[in-house]
Amino acid sequence: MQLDKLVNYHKAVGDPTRIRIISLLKKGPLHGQAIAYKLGLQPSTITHHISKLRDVGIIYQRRQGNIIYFYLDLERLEYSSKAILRIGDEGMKNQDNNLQNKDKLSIVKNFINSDGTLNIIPSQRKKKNVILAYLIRDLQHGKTYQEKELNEHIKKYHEDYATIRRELIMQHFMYRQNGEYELNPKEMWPVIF
Amino acid sequence: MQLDKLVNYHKAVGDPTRIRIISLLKKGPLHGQAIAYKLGLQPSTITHHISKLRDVGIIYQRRQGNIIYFYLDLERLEYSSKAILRIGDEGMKNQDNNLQNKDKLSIVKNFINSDGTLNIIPSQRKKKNVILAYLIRDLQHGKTYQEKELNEHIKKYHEDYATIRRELIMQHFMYRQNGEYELNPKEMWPVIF
DNA sequence: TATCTAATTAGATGTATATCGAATTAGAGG
DNA sequence: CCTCTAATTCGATATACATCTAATTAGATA
Repeated sequence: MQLDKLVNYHKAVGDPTRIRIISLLKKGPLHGQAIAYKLGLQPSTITHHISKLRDVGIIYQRRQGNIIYFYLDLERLEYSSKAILRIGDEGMKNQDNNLQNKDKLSIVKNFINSDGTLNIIPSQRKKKNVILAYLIRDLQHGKTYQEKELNEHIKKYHEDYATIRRELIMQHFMYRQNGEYELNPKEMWPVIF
Repeated sequence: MQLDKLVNYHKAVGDPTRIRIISLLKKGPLHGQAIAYKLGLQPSTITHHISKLRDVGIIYQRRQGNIIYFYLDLERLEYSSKAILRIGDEGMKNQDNNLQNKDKLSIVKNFINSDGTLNIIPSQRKKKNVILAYLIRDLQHGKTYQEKELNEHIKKYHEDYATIRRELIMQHFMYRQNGEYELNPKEMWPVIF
């Protein structure tokens, strides 16, 4: 299930009138006029709400003679309500703004010379972040680095270690405490390499 | 009332930005600036969304030095998301507009004379409906009544049978077809006696 | 076909809210 | 006490939407 479906379901249920309709229909099917009366609203308003609930699949209808009865689909309701708990488990991989791996690799190829050093620091934010992630790819999580130590590491790639060190902090790849540097958890990074 | 809690939870989750925040936080805590960056939004916007999610209890926060980390409360999320499935099972009894039995009885006592006739037709809608439900309490579902027959039935309670007969239709207790009258299913009634 | 009623659509209106930029607050650390 | 930055608040704006009334459609039945 993707983002829009999740949003639409929760938007649909996130209205007092529609929750009252759900509550009524849980006791059994009803037709539009009956719902309108019970809630003190106009039939057209009920149509409006019913169509929202039907759009997200938790209500279906069946005609009996001149009257259309509306039914609550409890299975669909259960499925939809629990979908938010499964978010991120599977699929939904492209909805954060991480880049595809091949895009990252081509950025690295463009900015890293054949001898492994950094040509220029990218000015575009996205590309800059990919390069920063690349530069620190073999630093260790949980380990603290002295400023000198970190400078030496960066200098292997580029002479302007001060700019790069500052960028690593500003882009939340690293955290500075008492002059010591440490990697932030990857969850904080704008890009993971 | 329970209704508002349900509405607020679904309203809170029913927004693409907030679902993306939930998705991010499911992988681990993040601070405001990181979220803002990842979603391409301003920090003030994140504050806005975080506070909505916190209001419904699915996010909490912990300060670490200068930075506040936001955590997703998965237990609360699970509890809240499933609440809609329990609607009507217990509690939430006052949210449809049915009255308590004792209230109905006291209304009947006020308007029905000691000889069993109706004193005056209530003008308040709720009371009027209770009385109407009382008057037809021994008519049979599925049976059709001729107009004369229905008039006679009503006259046992009150002389102004025309007004009451008209009200029975207007309030959806009964249905008229070709001059014949029939009870509507109880699900249509505004009040059941 | 003509008629009846439930349901829907269309248009209008008022309220809610997502977002931003600017100003302010809160707390950590010198 | 002073400074710095993350977080929040405030005011403005633009969009979304719940509800109504009036008009129209859909379907059953005579």
